[in-house]
Amino acid sequence: MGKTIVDIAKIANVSKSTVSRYLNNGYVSKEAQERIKQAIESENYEQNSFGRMLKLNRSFAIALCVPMISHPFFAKITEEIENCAYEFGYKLLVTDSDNNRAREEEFIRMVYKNQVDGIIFITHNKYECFDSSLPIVTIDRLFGDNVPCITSDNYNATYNAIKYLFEKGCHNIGFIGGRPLVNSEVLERYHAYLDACKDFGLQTYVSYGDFRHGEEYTHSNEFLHKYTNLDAVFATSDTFGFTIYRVATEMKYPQQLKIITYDGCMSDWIQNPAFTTIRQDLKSMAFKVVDTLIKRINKKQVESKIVVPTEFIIGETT
Amino acid sequence: MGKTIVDIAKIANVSKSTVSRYLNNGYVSKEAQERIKQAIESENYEQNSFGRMLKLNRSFAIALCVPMISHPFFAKITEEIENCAYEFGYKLLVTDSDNNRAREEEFIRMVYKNQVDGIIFITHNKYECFDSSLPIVTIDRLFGDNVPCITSDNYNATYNAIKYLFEKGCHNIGFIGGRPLVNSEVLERYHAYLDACKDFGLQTYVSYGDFRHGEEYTHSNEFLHKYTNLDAVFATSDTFGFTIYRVATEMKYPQQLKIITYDGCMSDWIQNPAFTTIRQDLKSMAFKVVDTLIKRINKKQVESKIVVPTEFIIGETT
DNA sequence: GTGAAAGCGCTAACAC
DNA sequence: GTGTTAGCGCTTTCAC
Repeated sequence: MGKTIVDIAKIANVSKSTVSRYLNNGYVSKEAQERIKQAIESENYEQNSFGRMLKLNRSFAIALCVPMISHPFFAKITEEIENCAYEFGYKLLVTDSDNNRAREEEFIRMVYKNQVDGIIFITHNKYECFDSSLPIVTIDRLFGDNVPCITSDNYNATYNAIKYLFEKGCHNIGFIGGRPLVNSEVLERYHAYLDACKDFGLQTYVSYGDFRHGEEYTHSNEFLHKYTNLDAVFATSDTFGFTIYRVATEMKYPQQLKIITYDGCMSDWIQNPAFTTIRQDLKSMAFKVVDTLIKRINKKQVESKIVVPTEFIIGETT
Repeated sequence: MGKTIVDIAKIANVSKSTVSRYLNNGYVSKEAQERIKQAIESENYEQNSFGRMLKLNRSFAIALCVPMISHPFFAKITEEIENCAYEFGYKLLVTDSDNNRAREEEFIRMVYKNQVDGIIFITHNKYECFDSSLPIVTIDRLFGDNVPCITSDNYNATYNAIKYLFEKGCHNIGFIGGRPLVNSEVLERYHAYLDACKDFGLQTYVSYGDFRHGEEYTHSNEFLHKYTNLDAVFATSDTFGFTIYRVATEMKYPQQLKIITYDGCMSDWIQNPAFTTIRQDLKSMAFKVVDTLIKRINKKQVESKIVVPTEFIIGETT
């Protein structure tokens, strides 16, 4: 067993409260400080966090739940969130729910069980509103005013992308993606597409359903075979954009097909081709998420929705 | 504040020890069991883990440190490890070290500080041998006998891949990848390449240095411009394989270039083209890692090295 | 089978 | 500025 605060107190010739004060930036005399510091070093003392957690009733850990860590978008957001949490002095626990409701529910219970101080919950499943006192934050998902949501500028970014295609001369612009079955900011991408097409007098071509990760190829294939007159496709994710590109190549699609994707995080790994993409600023989003959550944990006021700007990156696919 | 074991005890008309026994599968009479069960349900009681952790001096959490979560390989292995840890009843804490030594050192201190019961450490940095009593396990990396290492069949898989290319008629086979600066099982890929070339009487073409993630394109570009007579390239990772493919396409490489990659985890997302790849069985590797770590935590004997077989998948690039 | 009691390591009144 | 003390919620001897 490791040394405790009492061992240090004995060696430094002070009481354990003084050591505790020293550790917690309380007022301690210069001399005591010095003796405690030496004792800690000589004994190689490490504060035992279990005692601290019990006393303070906090773990200084937050938990993140995503449907699939290995998905490029979630992998990247996990990375950014971990970096932020670390900066704030919090550890990060991760859960891969695999879209599984039971795992998500157990995840939520963690905060009740006090294993973590708060949670970041990203899910495709439907849930009733949460207990508003629960420190919980989400991305893209609208649970209601008591669950702060961090999202990107879905509507405007998509509208402008369609406008860009239109101005480039496209008149048959398709839309493909997985449709959230729940109230999600991501739906704005679809609304923006419809509005833009209406505004520019374009016909709409849509494949938007309850698709699962991994089914992108099948749906892309069906889509391009169903509509063979497209000159552009807007894909709601990199993964859909990539499969659209592949299918178009394979089937020697009649026209040169322009492609725009949303997300832009796969570009870190694949630049072949370099996609034109609406890149989400995941670093800023992660910061907002963690910052909001910690404010929530500390019972501070927070905004119920924060929109982070996106960046339009022109690649080789338009 | 939530209910405690004492509240339940009062309602169920037993002592708190009996409730504790009930919770920990101790012997409790049928009648007491029933009353306790009801009390727990009616009060919506959740066991407070901080008290438990303090008493047992365990957190039932393990931590994983990777150089970069968003890298497809690490994202996938993180996912598999999280799934396994969950099955074993452990939570998973993740740390993205960004290859940063200071963060890695702080990570290791976590287990000393008792915040986690054990750690899985994946690093490119050099470290002295660890305290052998520390519950630590690694992937691919050889720290010495006291740090169990889970790895794939690097040597044989690579040797057979080169053999496959040779039998397909390739005589100028290149090798590109990031060279570990430390004692790593991954070096076996290089040794196998050299041995195979020697055995088959082939000249070697190598680009193998201390490359960073993100520099793949630059090195691939240099490599293919330096050697323009290759008919095949073996890449030590998917990411290198992809950039080699891109460069070859861009520069209209003189010959049809066959490509084989190691890892195979990017194929989940990109099948354009479908790469011929040596696919690591990350599910099995993750299981071995977690299983070994938990055995270690429970002071059981473990093997110091476990080799998991790979699968050779023939795609469109050979 | 059950209860009383000690104690895990820590923090924070409170009194001095 | 410092020490004494109580207690966070839990598990686990030890008696009975």
